[in-house]
Amino acid sequence: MPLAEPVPDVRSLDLLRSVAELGSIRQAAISHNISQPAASMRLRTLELTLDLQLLDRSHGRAQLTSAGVAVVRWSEEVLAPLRDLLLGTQALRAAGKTNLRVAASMTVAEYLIPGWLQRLRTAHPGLLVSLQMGNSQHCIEIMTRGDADIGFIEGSRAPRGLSSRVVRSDDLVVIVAPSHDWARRSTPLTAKELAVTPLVLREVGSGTRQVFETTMRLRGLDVVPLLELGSTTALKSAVESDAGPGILSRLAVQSEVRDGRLVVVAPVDISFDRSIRLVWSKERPLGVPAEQLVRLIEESSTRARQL
Amino acid sequence: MPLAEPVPDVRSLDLLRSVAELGSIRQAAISHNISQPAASMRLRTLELTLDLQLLDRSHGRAQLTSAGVAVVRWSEEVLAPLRDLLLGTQALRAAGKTNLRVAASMTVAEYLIPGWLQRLRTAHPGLLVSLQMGNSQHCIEIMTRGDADIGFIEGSRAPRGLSSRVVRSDDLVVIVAPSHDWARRSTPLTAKELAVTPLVLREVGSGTRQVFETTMRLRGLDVVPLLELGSTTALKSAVESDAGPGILSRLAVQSEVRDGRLVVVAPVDISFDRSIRLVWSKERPLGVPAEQLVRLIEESSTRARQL
DNA sequence: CAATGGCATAAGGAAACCTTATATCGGCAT
DNA sequence: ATGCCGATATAAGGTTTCCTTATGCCATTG
Repeated sequence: MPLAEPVPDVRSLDLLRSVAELGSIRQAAISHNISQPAASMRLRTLELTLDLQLLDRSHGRAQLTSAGVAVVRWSEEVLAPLRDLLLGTQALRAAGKTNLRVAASMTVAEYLIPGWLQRLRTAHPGLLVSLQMGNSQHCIEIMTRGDADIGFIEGSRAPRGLSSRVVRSDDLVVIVAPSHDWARRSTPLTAKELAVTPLVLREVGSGTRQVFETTMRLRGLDVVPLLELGSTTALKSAVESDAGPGILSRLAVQSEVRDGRLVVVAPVDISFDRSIRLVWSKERPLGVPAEQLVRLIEESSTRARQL
Repeated sequence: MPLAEPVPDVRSLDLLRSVAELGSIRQAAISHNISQPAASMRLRTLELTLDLQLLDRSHGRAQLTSAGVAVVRWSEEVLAPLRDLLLGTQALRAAGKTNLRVAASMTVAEYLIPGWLQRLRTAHPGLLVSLQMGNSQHCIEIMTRGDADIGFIEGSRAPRGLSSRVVRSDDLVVIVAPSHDWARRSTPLTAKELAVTPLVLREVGSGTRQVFETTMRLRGLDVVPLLELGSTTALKSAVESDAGPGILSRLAVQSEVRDGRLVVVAPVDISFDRSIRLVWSKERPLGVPAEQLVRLIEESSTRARQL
């Protein structure tokens, strides 16, 4: 469903954030390279759009109201992923003249690359990264051709002809709405039960569906679809509104699980591994930029395991 | 720091998302209540802005390229918090004629209210919520006056004259950059060590600073500021660039911790409680809408404890 | 080969936005 | 109290952006 109108301009939200940071409209205008009246007008438009008083101008300098503070905090949750998007698209654009060429599978590119890029940027500002995406097979071909310095793919098995190492664990999980029976069940979920319950699944042909079906079939178990959806988001929405239990990558649901919109139900006797594997050439050693990225990834995954 | 220009329009990102969902520009245009050429032009502008080919128009219907898919996924991370912001501001605006009046402290309003509102909307679409914000003391006054049906404040002690119950745990945590020594320390952190280390702190007068100092002083320990910052974000940035260890609410750092930008170091012999407490009138029982919100909160917090 | 659904282009007009110049207002020091 | 200074609002003018309707082209489909 499209956003509810009217939608505030993100640059105005960013400007408001700068006002909060710098303490005056004037300074905020300067930092955004626009004139002071332009900034003043943008903020006024923002207040009109949201129908809220965000700034108190009655004491010389502009002062944020409590509504203003709240909007700034909420805006930061919007602006951070927007920065990630900008970094990601920049990497997609940068075909040549980069110090580090990365090939990544879709899932990795979606959920992990933006965070890595952002931290890489703060840790090593000079580094220019280019990104190529595709499915895991495609990434392996890119690596074999030598068209990328480093790659990230999903899969429990190492590809032949390339060095590889698991850098991050991931797996498919069963998710339900908090109101679903399974969210409060006392007996553990079994693979057999999963086989006889109609499930909300990704479409046939997707990597997620394939891993799930293959693993189940290996155990001689069937899969009964309740709904087949073409996108991760659509699937999450369906499960949130309690259509039934769904299957998705743990990476894809981590934020919803964190704030309680979705609940993970762990089956006791089956698991669906989709670990993330770092891939590099057997002939050439990793370059310095690649090493820096790897170190960064390992720092965070080490901690993630301990939490 | 302001966003890197050029910034794509969020409504265009939302439109692209609809194209992915509905399979054609035309349908997406209809769902956004604009003409098909307007949609076509917006998407073209988006492609120009990002300098990426997002759609393949060479086969009749528009088909997303791999870059297009990636942009859609990244956009969803932007659009979800933007929806939260819209819901939040809507609640701030809705002064009268609502079924549920909520009073919340700043921290609760920032980090918890948007998620609750979104889930409330899907679970009970008819419910109109209004929100009043302030510090915990202010919220208690609002509740005492009967100007709100239900309130959320921070603090380990129950306010007098009102019924209350802890619905969510929160506490202050010590955070460091992943590259900081403490992220890999083998010996546990002690309160005494915390007292002699210069720390990145919120400014004097903030709730965070107050809880931290009071708890430390009760143990006869001092606090040495290395940097004093006026916003949560500024503090996080400083700690991320390894200025030193910082002190913040766990709620405020959860997303950064999750993706490894920050690391929590748990002191072994001290804790800084800031639990979230539900508050209601002793005279009037909770109404039906308030009960629905409470049930929703307890569903998610139950699960959060188990994870 | 005709029909259909989908997308792009064109033209015209409305709305949004930015810049420079100027007025107003609050705070602060003398 | 008064005058100065920094900050913000208002005004005017011009450019750019964006939308809608009308129309043409193209691919797929039966």
